[in-house]
Amino acid sequence: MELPHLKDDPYLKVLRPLVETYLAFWRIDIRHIKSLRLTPSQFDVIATLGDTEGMTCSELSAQTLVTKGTLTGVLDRLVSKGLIRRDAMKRDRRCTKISLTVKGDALFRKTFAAHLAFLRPFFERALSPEEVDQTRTLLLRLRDSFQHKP
Amino acid sequence: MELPHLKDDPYLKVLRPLVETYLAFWRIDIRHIKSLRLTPSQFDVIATLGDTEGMTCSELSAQTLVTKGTLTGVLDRLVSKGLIRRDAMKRDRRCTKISLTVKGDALFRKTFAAHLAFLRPFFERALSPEEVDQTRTLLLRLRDSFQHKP
DNA sequence: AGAGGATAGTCCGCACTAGGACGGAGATTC
DNA sequence: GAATCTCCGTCCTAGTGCGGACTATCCTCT
Repeated sequence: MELPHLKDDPYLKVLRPLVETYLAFWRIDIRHIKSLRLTPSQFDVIATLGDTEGMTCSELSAQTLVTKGTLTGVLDRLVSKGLIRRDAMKRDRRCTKISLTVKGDALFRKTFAAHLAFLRPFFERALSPEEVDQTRTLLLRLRDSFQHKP
Repeated sequence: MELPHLKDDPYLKVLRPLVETYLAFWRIDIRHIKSLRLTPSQFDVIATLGDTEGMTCSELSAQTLVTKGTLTGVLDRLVSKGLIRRDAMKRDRRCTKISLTVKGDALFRKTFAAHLAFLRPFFERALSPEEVDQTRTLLLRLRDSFQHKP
């Protein structure tokens, strides 16, 4: 996004690579997700619900990249695909428990491992194990810098 | 997005940091862009048009992250803000030349340098110059891996 | 108990996203 | 010169995405 003519700046020259790398990853990732006839948000929800007893909308939106406003619609579509269910909670009638249906769980089991196996080679062939550690460390430093106030 | 329980995998453990770092950057970036009363796509277009003689929709969508289908609407809104103009091209009547208006150029000049100056400290305080180079190299390797077929 | 405040999920308006369909317009081929 | 191919920008649909407004519910404090 944006960012021209600054390749020369000693610091900002990580900016483009960061954006481009993420985007390149994203394009690969989304291609695989689409082959499951899901959207990224839908996949995100299914993957988050997998191997859990279910959770509320708020918990779900905290653990995924889907905000609660958007979540309503995403869940509607997943319900109509028969992949998740909404159940009222006894204790707190404000909350709804979202969980995978049998069909949703089957999809999760079948595709999640496959998705990771699909992604793995891209990392494996680019970096050695030591470089993975290096990259991880450097990226986390950058992340923390962005997460704490200027 | 997605990606649970794989922190242990020696390769995939860069995945989360990559996603999180990009997202952390993105949240900072978007906050600053919003203060200009622009959306990310609109900023992308303005920044790309800045310091050029203008370009066609196709060129614009190739150089930004906005696809041509989306571009129509984005340009409509920028026209109604008085920041860009659409002119017919003599040579090829299929094309439209998109360029900044005087007002758009003024916005570009005023905000672009400020935007970079705003982002710079986040990088500067996270990484030393040598680390910047390292990070850049590692990210580019990863990017290339994602850009070439599995 | 009753008032206030916080929280849960839904709904809304506006903007964006990809991809595909469309009609108009150059370019190529015969 | 007509058929065809390809490109250009627009429009369409379905699905996000955000933030704010709204209702119902719970919780807390007096």
